[in-house]
Amino acid sequence: MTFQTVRGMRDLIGQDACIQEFIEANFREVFASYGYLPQYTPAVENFDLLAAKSAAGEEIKKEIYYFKDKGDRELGLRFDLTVPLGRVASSNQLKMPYKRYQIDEVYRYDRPQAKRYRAFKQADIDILGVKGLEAELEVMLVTRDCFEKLGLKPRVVFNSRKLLEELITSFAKGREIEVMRVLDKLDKVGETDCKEMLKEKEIDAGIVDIIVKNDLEEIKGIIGEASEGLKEVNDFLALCKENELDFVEFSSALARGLEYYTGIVFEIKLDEGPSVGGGGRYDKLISNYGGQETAAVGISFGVSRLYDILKENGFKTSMEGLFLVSAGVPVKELVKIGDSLRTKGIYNETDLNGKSISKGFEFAEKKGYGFVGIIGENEIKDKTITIKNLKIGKQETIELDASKINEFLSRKDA
RNA sequence: GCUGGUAUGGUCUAGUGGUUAUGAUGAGGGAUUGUGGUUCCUUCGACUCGAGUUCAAUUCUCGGUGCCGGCCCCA
Repeated sequence: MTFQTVRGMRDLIGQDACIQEFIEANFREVFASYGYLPQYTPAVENFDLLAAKSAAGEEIKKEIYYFKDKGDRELGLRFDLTVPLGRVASSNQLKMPYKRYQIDEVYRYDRPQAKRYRAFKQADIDILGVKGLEAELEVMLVTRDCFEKLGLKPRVVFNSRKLLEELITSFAKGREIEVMRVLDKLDKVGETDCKEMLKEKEIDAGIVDIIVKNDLEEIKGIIGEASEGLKEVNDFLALCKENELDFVEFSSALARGLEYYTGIVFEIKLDEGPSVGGGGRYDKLISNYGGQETAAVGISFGVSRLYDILKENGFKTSMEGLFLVSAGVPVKELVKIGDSLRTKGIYNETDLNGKSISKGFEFAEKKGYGFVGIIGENEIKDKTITIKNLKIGKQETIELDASKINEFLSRKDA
Protein backbone atom coordinates (compact mmCIF):
# COMPACT_ATOMS: atom_id res chain seq x y z
CA MET A 1 0.00 0.00 0.00
CA THR A 2 1.44 3.30 -1.02
CA PHE A 3 -0.02 6.78 -0.96
CA GLN A 4 -0.25 9.31 -3.73
CA THR A 5 -0.24 13.05 -3.57
CA VAL A 6 -3.73 14.44 -3.43
CA ARG A 7 -5.44 15.33 -6.66
CA GLY A 8 -3.91 18.24 -8.49
CA MET A 9 -0.87 18.47 -6.22
CA ARG A 10 2.64 17.27 -6.78
CA ASP A 11 6.01 16.64 -5.18
CA LEU A 12 9.16 18.15 -6.52
CA ILE A 13 12.08 15.83 -5.91
CA GLY A 14 15.82 16.23 -6.30
CA GLN A 15 16.83 18.28 -9.30
CA ASP A 16 13.24 19.20 -10.04
CA ALA A 17 13.10 20.94 -6.70
CA CYS A 18 16.34 22.69 -7.64
CA ILE A 19 14.70 24.15 -10.73
CA GLN A 20 11.97 25.70 -8.63
CA GLU A 21 14.54 26.93 -6.13
CA PHE A 22 16.44 28.51 -8.99
CA ILE A 23 13.37 30.48 -10.03
CA GLU A 24 12.62 31.59 -6.49
CA ALA A 25 16.21 32.56 -5.73
CA ASN A 26 16.41 34.72 -8.83
CA PHE A 27 13.12 36.39 -8.05
CA ARG A 28 14.17 37.09 -4.47
CA GLU A 29 17.32 38.70 -5.69
CA VAL A 30 15.42 40.97 -8.07
CA PHE A 31 12.81 41.85 -5.45
CA ALA A 32 15.49 42.68 -2.92
CA SER A 33 17.27 44.89 -5.44
CA TYR A 34 14.17 47.12 -5.51
CA GLY A 35 13.82 47.22 -1.75
CA TYR A 36 10.98 44.76 -1.31
CA LEU A 37 10.88 42.99 2.03
CA PRO A 38 9.72 39.42 2.48
CA GLN A 39 6.47 38.66 4.22
CA TYR A 40 4.96 35.47 5.55
CA THR A 41 1.30 34.81 6.19
CA PRO A 42 -0.44 31.55 7.04
CA ALA A 43 -1.89 29.35 4.34
CA VAL A 44 -5.10 29.11 6.34
CA GLU A 45 -7.40 32.12 6.62
CA ASN A 46 -10.89 32.71 7.88
CA PHE A 47 -13.35 31.77 5.21
CA ASP A 48 -15.14 35.08 5.55
CA LEU A 49 -12.04 36.97 4.53
CA LEU A 50 -11.49 34.86 1.42
CA ALA A 51 -15.14 34.92 0.45
CA ALA A 52 -15.64 38.65 0.99
CA LYS A 53 -17.43 40.10 -1.99
CA SER A 54 -14.74 42.63 -2.70
CA ALA A 55 -12.09 39.94 -2.84
CA ALA A 56 -13.05 36.94 -4.79
CA GLY A 57 -16.19 37.34 -6.76
CA GLU A 58 -18.62 34.51 -7.16
CA GLU A 59 -16.55 32.47 -9.57
CA ILE A 60 -13.42 32.06 -7.54
CA LYS A 61 -15.45 31.49 -4.42
CA LYS A 62 -16.30 28.06 -5.75
CA GLU A 63 -12.60 27.34 -5.93
CA ILE A 64 -11.81 28.05 -2.31
CA TYR A 65 -10.68 25.10 -0.22
CA TYR A 66 -13.16 25.26 2.60
CA PHE A 67 -13.29 23.34 5.88
CA LYS A 68 -14.22 23.58 9.53
CA ASP A 69 -11.75 23.07 12.33
CA LYS A 70 -12.46 21.17 15.54
CA GLY A 71 -13.83 24.33 17.12
CA ASP A 72 -16.33 24.62 14.29
CA ARG A 73 -14.60 27.68 12.84
CA GLU A 74 -15.07 28.19 9.11
CA LEU A 75 -11.67 28.31 7.44
CA GLY A 76 -10.21 28.22 3.97
CA LEU A 77 -6.89 28.07 2.18
CA ARG A 78 -5.66 31.25 0.49
CA PHE A 79 -6.29 31.33 -3.27
CA ASP A 80 -3.84 34.16 -3.86
CA LEU A 81 -1.37 36.28 -1.90
CA THR A 82 -3.08 39.62 -2.37
CA VAL A 83 -6.04 38.94 -0.13
CA PRO A 84 -3.83 38.03 2.86
CA LEU A 85 -1.87 41.20 2.18
CA GLY A 86 -5.13 43.11 2.26
CA ARG A 87 -5.81 41.68 5.69
CA VAL A 88 -2.32 42.57 6.92
CA ALA A 89 -2.58 46.09 5.58
CA SER A 90 -6.01 46.70 7.04
CA SER A 91 -5.01 45.58 10.52
CA ASN A 92 -1.48 46.97 10.85
CA GLN A 93 -0.07 50.44 10.62
CA LEU A 94 2.38 49.97 7.80
CA LYS A 95 4.96 52.53 6.89
CA MET A 96 4.06 53.77 3.41
CA PRO A 97 5.00 53.06 0.77
CA TYR A 98 5.01 49.47 1.91
CA LYS A 99 6.62 47.09 -0.51
CA ARG A 100 6.69 43.42 0.18
CA TYR A 101 7.15 40.18 -1.68
CA GLN A 102 5.81 36.78 -0.86
CA ILE A 103 6.65 33.51 -2.57
CA ASP A 104 4.23 30.91 -1.37
CA GLU A 105 1.86 28.19 -2.32
CA VAL A 106 -1.78 29.01 -3.00
CA TYR A 107 -4.71 26.66 -3.39
CA ARG A 108 -7.62 26.49 -5.78
CA TYR A 109 -10.16 23.76 -5.93
CA ASP A 110 -10.62 23.51 -9.65
CA ARG A 111 -10.19 20.84 -12.21
CA PRO A 112 -6.55 19.91 -12.80
CA GLN A 113 -5.57 20.36 -16.42
CA ALA A 114 -2.52 21.22 -18.45
CA LYS A 115 -0.38 23.45 -16.23
CA ARG A 116 -3.23 23.80 -13.78
CA TYR A 117 -2.79 22.50 -10.31
CA ARG A 118 -4.73 22.69 -7.10
CA ALA A 119 -1.65 23.78 -5.21
CA PHE A 120 0.79 26.03 -6.98
CA LYS A 121 3.38 28.60 -6.16
CA GLN A 122 3.16 32.28 -6.83
CA ALA A 123 5.77 34.98 -6.39
CA ASP A 124 3.87 38.12 -5.58
CA ILE A 125 5.04 41.71 -5.16
CA ASP A 126 2.89 44.61 -4.08
CA ILE A 127 3.33 48.32 -3.55
CA LEU A 128 0.99 49.96 -1.07
CA GLY A 129 0.54 53.69 -0.74
CA VAL A 130 1.52 54.89 -4.19
CA LYS A 131 -1.23 56.52 -6.21
CA GLY A 132 0.79 57.44 -9.27
CA LEU A 133 1.50 55.23 -12.27
CA GLU A 134 5.10 55.01 -11.12
CA ALA A 135 3.95 52.03 -9.07
CA GLU A 136 2.72 50.28 -12.19
CA LEU A 137 5.94 51.24 -13.92
CA GLU A 138 8.09 49.75 -11.20
CA VAL A 139 6.13 46.54 -11.34
CA MET A 140 6.93 46.33 -15.05
CA LEU A 141 10.61 46.92 -14.39
CA VAL A 142 10.61 44.11 -11.86
CA THR A 143 8.85 41.88 -14.39
CA ARG A 144 11.49 42.65 -16.98
CA ASP A 145 14.31 41.79 -14.58
CA CYS A 146 12.72 38.62 -13.31
CA PHE A 147 12.14 37.15 -16.74
CA GLU A 148 15.55 38.18 -17.93
CA LYS A 149 17.05 36.15 -15.09
CA LEU A 150 15.16 33.10 -16.29
CA GLY A 151 16.13 33.67 -19.91
CA LEU A 152 12.51 34.07 -20.98
CA LYS A 153 10.91 36.79 -23.06
CA PRO A 154 7.65 37.97 -21.55
CA ARG A 155 4.87 39.81 -23.25
CA VAL A 156 2.73 41.93 -20.96
CA VAL A 157 -0.69 42.97 -22.11
CA PHE A 158 -2.46 45.61 -20.08
CA ASN A 159 -5.74 47.38 -19.96
CA SER A 160 -7.55 49.77 -17.71
CA ARG A 161 -10.54 48.50 -15.79
CA LYS A 162 -11.91 52.01 -15.85
CA LEU A 163 -11.58 52.30 -19.59
CA LEU A 164 -13.10 48.92 -20.18
CA GLU A 165 -16.02 49.68 -17.93
CA GLU A 166 -16.67 53.04 -19.55
CA LEU A 167 -16.53 51.41 -22.94
CA ILE A 168 -18.91 48.63 -22.04
CA THR A 169 -21.27 51.00 -20.31
CA SER A 170 -21.78 52.81 -23.57
CA PHE A 171 -22.91 49.53 -25.14
CA ALA A 172 -24.56 47.59 -22.36
CA LYS A 173 -25.11 49.61 -19.24
CA GLY A 174 -25.49 47.56 -16.09
CA ARG A 175 -24.06 44.36 -17.52
CA GLU A 176 -20.40 45.25 -17.41
CA ILE A 177 -19.15 42.15 -15.63
CA GLU A 178 -20.98 39.80 -17.96
CA VAL A 179 -19.62 41.48 -21.06
CA MET A 180 -16.13 41.61 -19.60
CA ARG A 181 -16.12 37.86 -19.20
CA VAL A 182 -17.02 37.39 -22.84
CA LEU A 183 -14.49 39.89 -24.14
CA ASP A 184 -11.75 38.32 -22.05
CA LYS A 185 -12.20 35.22 -24.17
CA LEU A 186 -11.73 36.99 -27.45
CA ASP A 187 -8.22 35.63 -27.91
CA LYS A 188 -9.34 32.12 -27.33
CA VAL A 189 -12.67 31.75 -29.12
CA GLY A 190 -12.28 34.35 -31.85
CA GLU A 191 -14.34 37.24 -33.04
CA THR A 192 -17.37 35.48 -34.44
CA ASP A 193 -17.98 33.24 -31.45
CA CYS A 194 -17.53 36.20 -29.20
CA LYS A 195 -20.24 38.12 -31.02
CA GLU A 196 -22.43 35.08 -30.95
CA MET A 197 -22.12 34.87 -27.17
CA LEU A 198 -23.12 38.49 -26.80
CA LYS A 199 -26.09 38.12 -29.14
CA GLU A 200 -27.33 35.24 -27.04
CA LYS A 201 -27.34 37.61 -24.09
CA GLU A 202 -29.10 40.18 -26.29
CA ILE A 203 -26.23 42.60 -26.02
CA ASP A 204 -25.01 44.82 -28.84
CA ALA A 205 -22.13 42.89 -30.40
CA GLY A 206 -20.73 46.01 -32.01
CA ILE A 207 -18.39 46.36 -29.08
CA VAL A 208 -16.43 43.38 -30.34
CA ASP A 209 -15.43 45.29 -33.49
CA ILE A 210 -14.12 48.14 -31.38
CA ILE A 211 -12.17 45.80 -29.14
CA VAL A 212 -10.69 43.90 -32.05
CA LYS A 213 -9.43 47.08 -33.67
CA ASN A 214 -7.84 48.00 -30.35
CA ASP A 215 -7.62 51.59 -31.57
CA LEU A 216 -7.37 54.19 -28.83
CA GLU A 217 -8.47 57.00 -31.15
CA GLU A 218 -11.65 55.19 -31.96
CA ILE A 219 -12.24 54.39 -28.32
CA LYS A 220 -11.77 58.04 -27.50
CA GLY A 221 -14.54 58.84 -29.94
CA ILE A 222 -16.90 56.64 -27.95
CA ILE A 223 -16.10 57.33 -24.34
CA GLY A 224 -14.96 60.92 -24.75
CA GLU A 225 -11.72 62.76 -24.29
CA ALA A 226 -12.25 63.40 -20.59
CA SER A 227 -12.25 59.69 -19.77
CA GLU A 228 -10.15 58.80 -16.77
CA GLY A 229 -9.48 55.35 -18.10
CA LEU A 230 -8.24 56.67 -21.39
CA LYS A 231 -5.86 59.07 -19.71
CA GLU A 232 -4.56 56.27 -17.55
CA VAL A 233 -3.84 54.09 -20.57
CA ASN A 234 -2.17 56.85 -22.55
CA ASP A 235 -0.05 57.97 -19.63
CA PHE A 236 1.06 54.43 -18.91
CA LEU A 237 1.92 53.81 -22.56
CA ALA A 238 4.03 56.95 -22.55
CA LEU A 239 5.82 55.87 -19.37
CA CYS A 240 6.60 52.47 -20.83
CA LYS A 241 7.92 54.04 -23.98
CA GLU A 242 10.15 56.40 -22.04
CA ASN A 243 11.64 53.46 -20.22
CA GLU A 244 11.96 51.29 -23.29
CA LEU A 245 9.61 48.66 -22.00
CA ASP A 246 8.72 47.42 -25.43
CA PHE A 247 7.27 44.16 -24.17
CA VAL A 248 4.27 46.02 -22.73
CA GLU A 249 1.29 46.45 -25.01
CA PHE A 250 -2.26 47.71 -24.69
CA SER A 251 -5.17 45.36 -25.19
CA SER A 252 -8.72 46.58 -24.76
CA ALA A 253 -9.92 42.99 -24.46
CA LEU A 254 -8.10 42.15 -21.25
CA ALA A 255 -10.34 41.96 -18.19
CA ARG A 256 -8.94 39.45 -15.67
CA GLY A 257 -11.00 37.47 -13.30
CA LEU A 258 -10.49 38.81 -9.83
CA GLU A 259 -12.91 41.45 -8.77
CA TYR A 260 -10.72 43.62 -6.62
CA TYR A 261 -8.99 45.41 -9.50
CA THR A 262 -9.79 49.08 -10.00
CA GLY A 263 -7.27 50.48 -12.50
CA ILE A 264 -4.55 49.14 -14.74
CA VAL A 265 -4.55 45.35 -15.04
CA PHE A 266 -1.75 43.20 -16.42
CA GLU A 267 -1.30 39.77 -17.75
CA ILE A 268 2.05 38.16 -18.53
CA LYS A 269 2.26 35.77 -21.45
CA LEU A 270 4.91 33.81 -23.23
CA ASP A 271 4.80 32.78 -26.88
CA GLU A 272 2.72 29.76 -26.06
CA GLY A 273 0.55 28.45 -23.32
CA PRO A 274 -1.51 29.98 -20.58
CA SER A 275 -0.54 33.16 -18.80
CA VAL A 276 2.36 33.03 -16.37
CA GLY A 277 1.43 35.96 -14.24
CA GLY A 278 -0.87 38.87 -13.74
CA GLY A 279 -1.83 41.72 -11.53
CA GLY A 280 -2.97 45.27 -11.38
CA ARG A 281 -4.19 48.10 -9.23
CA TYR A 282 -6.67 47.50 -6.42
CA ASP A 283 -7.20 50.74 -4.55
CA LYS A 284 -10.37 49.65 -2.77
CA LEU A 285 -9.45 46.26 -1.33
CA ILE A 286 -7.83 47.43 1.87
CA SER A 287 -10.57 49.89 2.77
CA ASN A 288 -13.12 47.20 2.05
CA TYR A 289 -11.38 45.11 4.68
CA GLY A 290 -11.82 47.92 7.16
CA GLY A 291 -8.48 49.62 6.75
CA GLN A 292 -7.65 53.11 5.58
CA GLU A 293 -8.14 53.82 1.93
CA THR A 294 -4.81 52.69 0.48
CA ALA A 295 -3.54 52.78 -3.07
CA ALA A 296 -2.21 49.39 -4.08
CA VAL A 297 -0.56 47.78 -7.09
CA GLY A 298 0.71 44.26 -7.36
CA ILE A 299 1.68 41.49 -9.69
CA SER A 300 2.25 37.81 -9.22
CA PHE A 301 4.36 35.46 -11.22
CA GLY A 302 3.21 31.89 -11.63
CA VAL A 303 6.24 30.04 -10.30
CA SER A 304 4.73 26.61 -10.90
CA ARG A 305 3.99 27.40 -14.53
CA LEU A 306 7.41 28.90 -15.06
CA TYR A 307 8.84 25.74 -13.56
CA ASP A 308 6.90 23.70 -16.12
CA ILE A 309 8.23 25.84 -18.93
CA LEU A 310 11.86 25.64 -17.83
CA LYS A 311 11.46 21.91 -17.43
CA GLU A 312 9.99 21.58 -20.93
CA ASN A 313 12.91 23.58 -22.27
CA GLY A 314 15.29 21.04 -20.77
CA PHE A 315 16.66 23.42 -18.19
CA LYS A 316 19.06 21.79 -15.75
CA THR A 317 20.55 23.08 -12.56
CA SER A 318 24.05 22.14 -11.50
CA MET A 319 25.69 21.62 -8.14
CA GLU A 320 28.13 24.24 -7.04
CA GLY A 321 31.57 23.15 -5.87
CA LEU A 322 33.16 19.75 -5.63
CA PHE A 323 32.27 16.19 -4.89
CA LEU A 324 35.04 14.61 -2.81
CA VAL A 325 35.89 10.97 -3.31
CA SER A 326 38.41 8.88 -1.51
CA ALA A 327 41.16 6.90 -3.16
CA GLY A 328 41.87 4.55 -0.34
CA VAL A 329 41.90 7.00 2.55
CA PRO A 330 39.36 6.75 5.38
CA VAL A 331 36.16 8.70 4.86
CA LYS A 332 36.67 10.59 8.10
CA GLU A 333 39.80 12.15 6.66
CA LEU A 334 37.77 13.37 3.70
CA VAL A 335 35.18 14.84 6.01
CA LYS A 336 37.88 16.85 7.75
CA ILE A 337 39.27 18.18 4.51
CA GLY A 338 35.81 19.01 3.26
CA ASP A 339 35.05 20.84 6.47
CA SER A 340 38.13 23.01 6.24
CA LEU A 341 37.45 23.82 2.59
CA ARG A 342 33.94 24.82 3.46
CA THR A 343 35.12 27.31 6.06
CA LYS A 344 37.07 28.93 3.23
CA GLY A 345 33.92 29.22 1.17
CA ILE A 346 34.36 26.24 -1.10
CA TYR A 347 31.17 24.22 -1.38
CA ASN A 348 31.76 20.52 -1.30
CA GLU A 349 30.10 17.23 -0.58
CA THR A 350 31.90 14.22 0.78
CA ASP A 351 31.21 10.73 -0.45
CA LEU A 352 30.09 9.57 2.97
CA ASN A 353 29.79 5.94 1.97
CA GLY A 354 33.37 5.80 0.73
CA LYS A 355 32.44 3.99 -2.42
CA SER A 356 34.87 3.15 -5.19
CA ILE A 357 36.21 6.00 -7.26
CA SER A 358 34.23 4.98 -10.30
CA LYS A 359 31.01 4.94 -8.31
CA GLY A 360 31.92 8.33 -6.97
CA PHE A 361 32.32 9.74 -10.45
CA GLU A 362 29.05 8.30 -11.54
CA PHE A 363 27.24 9.68 -8.53
CA ALA A 364 28.77 13.13 -8.92
CA GLU A 365 27.88 13.23 -12.59
CA LYS A 366 24.29 12.24 -12.01
CA LYS A 367 23.82 14.69 -9.22
CA GLY A 368 25.01 17.50 -11.43
CA TYR A 369 28.46 18.28 -10.08
CA GLY A 370 30.94 19.84 -12.45
CA PHE A 371 33.99 18.80 -10.49
CA VAL A 372 35.26 15.84 -8.51
CA GLY A 373 38.02 16.19 -5.95
CA ILE A 374 40.10 13.09 -5.34
CA ILE A 375 42.00 12.58 -2.13
CA GLY A 376 44.38 9.64 -1.85
CA GLU A 377 47.49 8.85 0.11
CA ASN A 378 49.67 10.93 -2.20
CA GLU A 379 47.44 13.95 -1.81
CA ILE A 380 47.37 13.61 1.97
CA LYS A 381 51.13 13.34 2.05
CA ASP A 382 51.70 16.37 -0.20
CA LYS A 383 48.75 18.41 1.09
CA THR A 384 47.26 18.52 -2.40
CA ILE A 385 44.02 17.62 -4.10
CA THR A 386 43.38 16.21 -7.53
CA ILE A 387 40.46 17.94 -9.19
CA LYS A 388 38.79 16.73 -12.32
CA ASN A 389 36.53 18.79 -14.51
CA LEU A 390 33.81 16.34 -15.41
CA LYS A 391 32.59 18.22 -18.45
CA ILE A 392 35.88 18.34 -20.33
CA GLY A 393 37.60 15.45 -18.59
CA LYS A 394 40.75 17.32 -17.64
CA GLN A 395 42.32 17.00 -14.25
CA GLU A 396 45.11 18.54 -12.26
CA THR A 397 46.73 18.00 -8.88
CA ILE A 398 46.98 21.30 -7.07
CA GLU A 399 47.77 22.59 -3.62
CA LEU A 400 45.06 22.27 -1.03
CA ASP A 401 44.52 25.98 -0.99
CA ALA A 402 41.26 27.83 -1.34
CA SER A 403 42.38 30.41 -3.87
CA LYS A 404 44.15 27.82 -6.04
CA ILE A 405 41.08 25.61 -5.96
CA ASN A 406 38.78 28.48 -6.77
CA GLU A 407 40.97 29.40 -9.66
CA PHE A 408 40.67 25.90 -11.08
CA LEU A 409 36.90 25.79 -10.56
CA SER A 410 36.40 29.08 -12.32
CA ARG A 411 38.34 28.06 -15.38
CA LYS A 412 35.76 27.22 -17.99
CA ASP A 413 37.97 25.00 -20.09
CA ALA A 414 41.54 23.92 -20.80
C1' G B 1 -19.85 21.91 -11.66
C1' C B 2 -20.30 19.79 -17.05
C1' U B 3 -17.60 16.57 -20.68
C1' G B 4 -14.17 13.11 -23.74
C1' G B 5 -10.10 9.71 -23.39
C1' U B 6 -7.18 6.59 -20.38
C1' A B 7 -5.24 3.26 -16.22
C1' U B 8 0.43 -3.07 -15.90
C1' G B 9 6.95 -2.11 -11.07
C1' G B 10 9.72 4.70 -9.50
C1' U B 11 9.54 5.67 -15.26
C1' C B 12 8.37 3.67 -20.19
C1' U B 13 6.26 -0.76 -22.09
C1' A B 14 4.63 -6.42 -23.90
C1' G B 15 0.70 -9.62 -23.08
C1' U B 16 -3.47 -12.91 -21.46
C1' G B 17 -10.83 -15.20 -19.30
C1' G B 18 -6.99 -20.20 -16.27
C1' U B 19 0.43 -22.48 -13.93
C1' U B 20 5.81 -18.57 -11.74
C1' A B 21 2.60 -11.76 -15.96
C1' U B 22 7.04 -9.48 -20.40
C1' G B 23 11.09 -6.40 -21.61
C1' A B 24 13.73 -1.94 -20.99
C1' U B 25 15.16 1.81 -17.76
C1' G B 26 15.80 2.86 -12.68
C1' A B 27 17.17 2.12 -7.54
C1' G B 28 20.26 -0.96 -3.76
C1' G B 29 24.58 -4.39 -3.51
C1' G B 30 28.80 -6.58 -5.93
C1' A B 31 32.66 -7.94 -9.92
C1' U B 32 37.60 -4.38 -11.90
C1' U B 33 41.21 -1.97 -4.46
C1' G B 34 43.75 5.93 -8.07
C1' U B 35 39.50 7.74 -12.46
C1' G B 36 32.93 8.30 -14.37
C1' G B 37 28.40 8.42 -17.68
C1' U B 38 30.85 0.91 -20.88
C1' U B 39 30.25 -4.30 -19.55
C1' C B 40 28.82 -8.37 -16.31
C1' C B 41 26.46 -10.68 -11.89
C1' U B 42 22.68 -9.97 -8.14
C1' U B 43 18.55 -7.91 -5.37
C1' C B 44 14.05 -4.75 -5.23
C1' G B 45 9.68 -3.69 -7.60
C1' A B 46 3.33 -3.70 -11.00
C1' C B 47 -1.93 -5.68 -13.29
C1' U B 48 -6.07 1.57 -9.70
C1' C B 49 -10.18 0.29 -6.18
C1' G B 50 -15.21 -1.76 -5.47
C1' A B 51 -19.37 -4.41 -7.24
C1' G B 52 -21.22 -7.66 -11.05
C1' U B 53 -20.90 -11.71 -14.99
C1' U B 54 -18.06 -16.43 -14.68
C1' C B 55 -16.03 -22.69 -12.16
C1' A B 56 -12.19 -18.81 -12.85
C1' A B 57 -11.27 -11.68 -13.92
C1' U B 58 -5.23 -8.05 -14.58
C1' U B 59 -8.33 -9.19 -19.04
C1' C B 60 -15.51 -8.55 -19.98
C1' U B 61 -19.64 -4.97 -17.78
C1' C B 62 -20.95 -1.06 -14.39
C1' G B 63 -19.44 2.39 -10.66
C1' G B 64 -15.66 5.07 -7.62
C1' U B 65 -10.77 7.21 -7.82
C1' G B 66 -6.40 8.93 -10.23
C1' C B 67 -4.08 10.72 -14.64
C1' C B 68 -4.26 13.41 -19.73
C1' G B 69 -7.40 16.92 -22.27
C1' G B 70 -11.93 20.36 -23.51
C1' C B 71 -15.76 23.80 -21.23
C1' C B 72 -16.47 27.11 -16.88
C1' C B 73 -12.84 29.74 -14.42
C1' C B 74 -7.84 30.79 -13.86
C1' A B 75 -1.01 31.54 -12.31
